[in-house]
Amino acid sequence: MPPNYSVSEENYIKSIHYLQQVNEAVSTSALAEHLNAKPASITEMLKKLQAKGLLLYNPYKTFRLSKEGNKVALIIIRRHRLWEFFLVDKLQFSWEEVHEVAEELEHVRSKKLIDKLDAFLSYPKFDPHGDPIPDANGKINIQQQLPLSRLPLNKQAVITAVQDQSSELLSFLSSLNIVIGTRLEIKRRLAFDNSLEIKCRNKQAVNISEQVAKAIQVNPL
Amino acid sequence: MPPNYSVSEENYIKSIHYLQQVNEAVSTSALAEHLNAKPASITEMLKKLQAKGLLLYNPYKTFRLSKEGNKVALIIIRRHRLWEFFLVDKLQFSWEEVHEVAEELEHVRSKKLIDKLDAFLSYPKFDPHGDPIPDANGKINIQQQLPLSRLPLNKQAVITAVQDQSSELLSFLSSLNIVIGTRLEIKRRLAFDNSLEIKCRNKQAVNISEQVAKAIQVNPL
DNA sequence: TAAATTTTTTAGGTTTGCCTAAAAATTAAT
DNA sequence: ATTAATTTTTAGGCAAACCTAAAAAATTTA
Ligand SMILES: [Mn+2]
Ligand SMILES: [Mn+2]
Ligand SMILES: [Mn+2]
Ligand SMILES: [Mn+2]
Repeated sequence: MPPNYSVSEENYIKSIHYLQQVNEAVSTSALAEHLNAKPASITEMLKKLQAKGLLLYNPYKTFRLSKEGNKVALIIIRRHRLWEFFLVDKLQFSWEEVHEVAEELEHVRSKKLIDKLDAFLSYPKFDPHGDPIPDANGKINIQQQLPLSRLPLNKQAVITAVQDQSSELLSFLSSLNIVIGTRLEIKRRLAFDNSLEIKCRNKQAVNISEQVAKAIQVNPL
Repeated sequence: MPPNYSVSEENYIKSIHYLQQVNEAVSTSALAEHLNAKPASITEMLKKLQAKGLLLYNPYKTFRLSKEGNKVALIIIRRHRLWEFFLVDKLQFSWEEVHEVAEELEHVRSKKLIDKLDAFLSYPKFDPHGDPIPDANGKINIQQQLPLSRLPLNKQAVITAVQDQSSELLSFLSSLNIVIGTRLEIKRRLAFDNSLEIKCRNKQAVNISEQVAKAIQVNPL
């Protein structure tokens, strides 16, 4: 029987996993920022996670999840994203509302529950933000994906994910009818601010900033 | 915005509510037993709940939920029973398995989540054990109900609930094909141990003990 | 390379929720 | 009505997670 971790431990593991993706080396202060806690609290938890074999930790230097820690992270991410899918697909929550509720639901620790939920939802591959859902073994099905900011001019692509999950950005994109699955291409790139003019099939071209373009992941066709 | 209560506080409130149903006056030791905690811990929490206006408490005597405390209890019970219904009806959990998982899910505090779940499930009136589900205002639709042990001889009745939710009892009843909705009558009552001989439509009569009969709630026709 | 700055850890508190053991109040038995 | 037994509360601790302030280490700047 795999050990169970506290809600706090799970949130730390998930945040460390997230920061590792973005930027290999994780620092105490970055994690403190991300978890809205003070660095002193982080250090304490790092020692606890290391003692439990979830973390490889060099005091005063950096740290990263161990193999076991990574496995745990993927289980939590699986729970989070399956619940998000459920909330949108079955309960008619909107895109922007689900994150907060899923943040709580993800801590209900029952493998049977999650595997049955997965089956009930017909084994979805992506959550409502386009992020991939790990399978029951923690495996993620990767697909070619890059930020819209790096898509070549006039190349067709499909939106697969929106990285930043702030309500503001999601609402903005919704208002432009830009959702997961939308097909688009870049018509022009303004050199001086790297903003993009993008065009969806039959729709008018719209302008988006470099920051927004970086947060949108696409799959070139 | 209604205040939020901790998981521990919610479990105390729910247990006090439960013990009040069974036996008006609640004692520290009974609650300690029910919550698997020591009496000293109970006293501490009683003071906290009283300070928050959820409990009417006379030290060294008894206590009961205040009006507000009762309202909170019904919200938690609503969450618990809706999740149980969801687990059985949508995720194909069996009767006996749901309680433990619902015990965790009931603490996800989002009114919107529960009200949308209720709608998704088409506003069920009873949970899988036959217990009534309070509506969004905490109202319970009552129906005439009494323990099978008090049903008169040869009077037809429908099973509406099973009080005790231990896995053992539920499995036992399942094996006898006794479920919520089963119609039955009592053919004989053995005076020396109060065991009952019960008969379901077209089926062979079976014997059940007084304890089991007390745990089964029925609605006389 | 030495000093200044920033980052991280350690030391010492707080709150919540639990515990054991002792004291106080209530209830039951002579 | 005392005394005995039981129940409840109080007192004093402990672990988990958080905090602030001070010390230590690492990094940057001069
Ligand atoms: Mn969370
Ligand atoms: Mn998501
Ligand atoms: Mn519970
Ligand atoms: Mn139930």
